[in-house]
Amino acid sequence: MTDIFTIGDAARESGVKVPTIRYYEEIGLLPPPPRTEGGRRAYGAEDLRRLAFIRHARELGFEIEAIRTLLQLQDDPAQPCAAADAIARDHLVTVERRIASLTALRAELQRMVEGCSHGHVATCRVIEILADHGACVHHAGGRA
Amino acid sequence: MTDIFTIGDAARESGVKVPTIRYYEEIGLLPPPPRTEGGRRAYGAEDLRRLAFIRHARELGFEIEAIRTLLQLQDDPAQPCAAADAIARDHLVTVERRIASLTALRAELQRMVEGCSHGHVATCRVIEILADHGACVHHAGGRA
DNA sequence: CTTGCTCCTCTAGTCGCTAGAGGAAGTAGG
DNA sequence: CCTACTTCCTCTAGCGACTAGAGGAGCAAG
Repeated sequence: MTDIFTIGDAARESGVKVPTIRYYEEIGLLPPPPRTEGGRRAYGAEDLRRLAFIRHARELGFEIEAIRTLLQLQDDPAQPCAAADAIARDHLVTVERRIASLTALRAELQRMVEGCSHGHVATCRVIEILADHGACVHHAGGRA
Repeated sequence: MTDIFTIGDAARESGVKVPTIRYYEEIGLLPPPPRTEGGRRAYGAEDLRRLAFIRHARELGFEIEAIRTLLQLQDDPAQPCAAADAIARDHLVTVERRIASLTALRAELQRMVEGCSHGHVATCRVIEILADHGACVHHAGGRA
């Protein structure tokens, strides 16, 4: 129950790399754990849970600052969850926009590679479309 | 025909910001233009075309190194366009992976916000799913 | 006791910009 | 011609979220 874990164990368990764990500690996302006599970090089960939470949230594309807020919410379960809900909703909107933008982009790239004459650059559709924004369907921009 | 443009003109024409143009020069994506007596950059029409090419390619999500290669290809229209085709194809694959990953993520986020009880954090679906990767449908990872 | 792994701290680099300081040059109006 | 304003110049530092490497210490197995 009160097992302790080295930073390497924690990395293996959580899937977060060792330097990244230290980085999370540095920016205050993960509390500094106690140290062994030799000065090594000694994590407990709670730290592993927190790391897993962070990792999962990062996988889902949440920014560090959003995760910081979510972790604070998690630490106080009596709070109303409106804030967490808002963060998730916000992120959902971002993700939807990103999908729309990438889908338009995919169409453009498909047009490019399908139109490629496999000849010389002078007649290459890829280069041509890149050179001439007018020939492009994309237009509906947004970060990819 | 042989109009000259200040860096500000170039920025307005191309939609690339002034410091970004200087940055592109610094990293060798845009050739250093001649200068006026007063030491200001004096661009020509060809530079504007190059900038538009870069901007469009960036909008489409190509990395700087890919654009560097594409520009070299464009500079020599006699070359076979296989390389340009390969870059576009590669990028298409990346984009498709990203779309797939984001689509899975969207489903996950929708599940989160729909399941939110709008009560307290203790019963919040958002927090719960983030804390427990097992409760997650996502799994098929990849960078968002 | 030595080999080899993991751990420690620290600094610097990645990518593609963006922001700001501090100063010179160009332009429009009086 | 003088002033005010804008644009330009160079330079350095910062962003987010890590990643890489140097140089050294601890620790477990053979």
